[in-house]
Amino acid sequence: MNSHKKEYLLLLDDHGIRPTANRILVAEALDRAGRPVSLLELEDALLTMDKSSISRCLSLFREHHLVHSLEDGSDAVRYELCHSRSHHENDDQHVHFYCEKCHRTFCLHDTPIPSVELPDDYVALSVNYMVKGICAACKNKK
Amino acid sequence: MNSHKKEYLLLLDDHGIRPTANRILVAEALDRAGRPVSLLELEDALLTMDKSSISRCLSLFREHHLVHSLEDGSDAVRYELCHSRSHHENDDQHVHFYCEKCHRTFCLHDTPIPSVELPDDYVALSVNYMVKGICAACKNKK
DNA sequence: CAAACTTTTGCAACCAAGTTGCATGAAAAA
DNA sequence: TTTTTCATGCAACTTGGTTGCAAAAGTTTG
Repeated sequence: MNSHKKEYLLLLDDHGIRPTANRILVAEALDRAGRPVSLLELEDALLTMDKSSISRCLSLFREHHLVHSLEDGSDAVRYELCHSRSHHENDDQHVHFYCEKCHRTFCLHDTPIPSVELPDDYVALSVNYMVKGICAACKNKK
Repeated sequence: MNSHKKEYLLLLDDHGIRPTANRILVAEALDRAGRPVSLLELEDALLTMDKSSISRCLSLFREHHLVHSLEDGSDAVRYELCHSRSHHENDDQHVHFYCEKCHRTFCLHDTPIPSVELPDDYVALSVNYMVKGICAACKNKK
C-alpha cells in the first residue's frame, strides 16, 4: 500500500470508520475532487465500485462527520470532505457557489458564512449559504 | 368568481401569466400555506389537479418570478410566493429555517440574508441561506 | 490453522420525485 | 363559427438514490 492510501486509512481510522479498500477509494476521490461532488460524479471516477456501495460509504462517512452534504439546486446532493480536525457538524462553514452554466459547485473557503440572529427558541444545527450564478471560468470563456 | 379569486387573477396577470382556473388554485394554495411548500404538499391540497399540472404551473410561475424555489435538505424542492412587487429574483432574500423534527420550512421574513463578497468575476444571480435545526414549536413540545 | 461469525459488497429490484409524450378539452384569434 | 393555440390529465418514463439478499471478505474464537 502506498503512502497516499495510508493517509486516507488514518483519516478513516481517525473518524472511527473501518478502512476497507473501497472506503479508501471513496475518501481519495472526494479529496482529489477538491470540491463538493455528487454520487454520479463519484460513480464516474470509481468505475470499479457499484453505485450502492459508494452511496453506503457516503452515508457512513456522513454519520461519522467525515463528509458533509449540501444541496446546490442541481438535482443531486453533493458531498464534501470535512477539512476541520474536530468532529462537529458546525465546522467548514464557508459559502458555496453553484455555477448555472457548468453545473459545478465551488467552495469559497475564504468566505465564511456570516451568522444571523434566529428568533427565540429556534435552535440552529447547521447552516448552508449557497450563491448561484456564473463562475469566473464560464464568464470569461464565452 | 369571488373576490379572493379575483385577487389571484390580478396577481397572475400582473406577472404576465394567463390566469386559468388551475393556476388560480395553485396561487391560492401557495399563498394560503404561508410557507414554502413542496409539490407533494400541493398535491394533497389540490386533489382535483394532477401532479403534472401542478408541476407545470410551478415551472411557469418560476419563469415569471411569481414563485421562487428552494432546497431545504428534505428531498423535495419547495416553492414560495414572491411577496415583493418587483419582478427580480433578488428580492425576498430572507433566511429560511428547516426543522429537522417536523420537516417544515419557515421563512424568517424579518431576517435578511447578509451579503458576502464574491471572488473576482463570479456573478451572483440568487442566494439561499438555509438554517437547519429545531423550530420553536418542536423545541417546546417535547 | 480452521470453524463460526460479522461486515462489506455487487447486483438487481425497487422507490420517490418529478418530467414528458400524447390525445383530449378549453380558450383565444380569425 | 372555424381555426389555431394553449392547458390539462393520464400514463409512461427518467433520474437519483436505497434496499433485500446472497456471495465475498474480513474478524474472532477455539
